[in-house]
Amino acid sequence: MILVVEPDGDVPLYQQLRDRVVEAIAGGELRSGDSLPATRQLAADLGINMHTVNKAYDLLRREGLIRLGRRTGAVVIRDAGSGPPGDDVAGQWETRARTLLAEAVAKGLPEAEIQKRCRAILDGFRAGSDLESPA
Amino acid sequence: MILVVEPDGDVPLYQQLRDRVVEAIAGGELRSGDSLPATRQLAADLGINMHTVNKAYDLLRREGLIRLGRRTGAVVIRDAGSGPPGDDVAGQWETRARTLLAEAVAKGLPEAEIQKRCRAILDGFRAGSDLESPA
DNA sequence: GCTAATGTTCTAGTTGTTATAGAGCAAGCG
DNA sequence: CGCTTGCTCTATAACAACTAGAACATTAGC
Repeated sequence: MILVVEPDGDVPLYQQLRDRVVEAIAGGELRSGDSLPATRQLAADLGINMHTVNKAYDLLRREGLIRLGRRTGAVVIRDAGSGPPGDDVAGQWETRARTLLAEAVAKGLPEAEIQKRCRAILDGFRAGSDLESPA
Repeated sequence: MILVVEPDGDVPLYQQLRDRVVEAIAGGELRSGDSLPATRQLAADLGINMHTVNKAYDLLRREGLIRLGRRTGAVVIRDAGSGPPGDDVAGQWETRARTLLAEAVAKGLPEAEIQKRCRAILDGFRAGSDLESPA
């Protein structure tokens, strides 16, 4: 599990960190029960502040993806294999998806290519999960 | 063309404004050649500051979706019917799409439902375009 | 029970973003 | 010309982002 962030990017560090963890969960690199690095440890590895890591972990906790324990550290409690999501998770997600898809359409990406790229991304996630869980 | 923004939301006003215009272009409510309200006018209508509208318009201009003229105002220059997008537009878009799709997967939305919702959104855009351009 | 590791909370300061406000300049159409 | 409109400038207040240091609370492991 290698995390990389860009300090000079236009996306806040804590958001980048959160995004990388979410992508790792989707891709199967992180599964329910896996532990994340300790806040101080990860902050030292990335050369950033402990509080920034703390904020990213807190985001993930509020999204229901990890559990934070005093001594146990951060542990993944939800992955693609977990049950269905909570009530309005799908609805809120769709609202954001609409904006992103609208941008692609407005800028002239053909609908067929948009669908193709979405499918390719999803296939990539599933391929990762299958690789690391050859049930 | 009715624009609505939420002053107390967690998304910045200028970003909301930009998103609404992008969605309107994707949905066919705004087409290449259509004019947007003047900055002072729209600001007054929405009860927000002129500079906030200005920032949204500047974003759209830098994205290549509208043209800004001294006397002509803001005019849409790109829609779903325009040619293919610039060079790395698709690549940058896919990066953001990966993060959004990863979130849906990680939170347990079945891949089939994700695809279904994406398709429904895209169909909604196309339906709007067809309605208002019954070529 | 003690220890050490870990999340949690607190204060504090710096920098950048968001939004407001007012004033004025510059271009271009009629 | 003159009016509308985009555009720029300065300024201010509030909030977000990041860093920094310190201390507290819990708990697994010894």
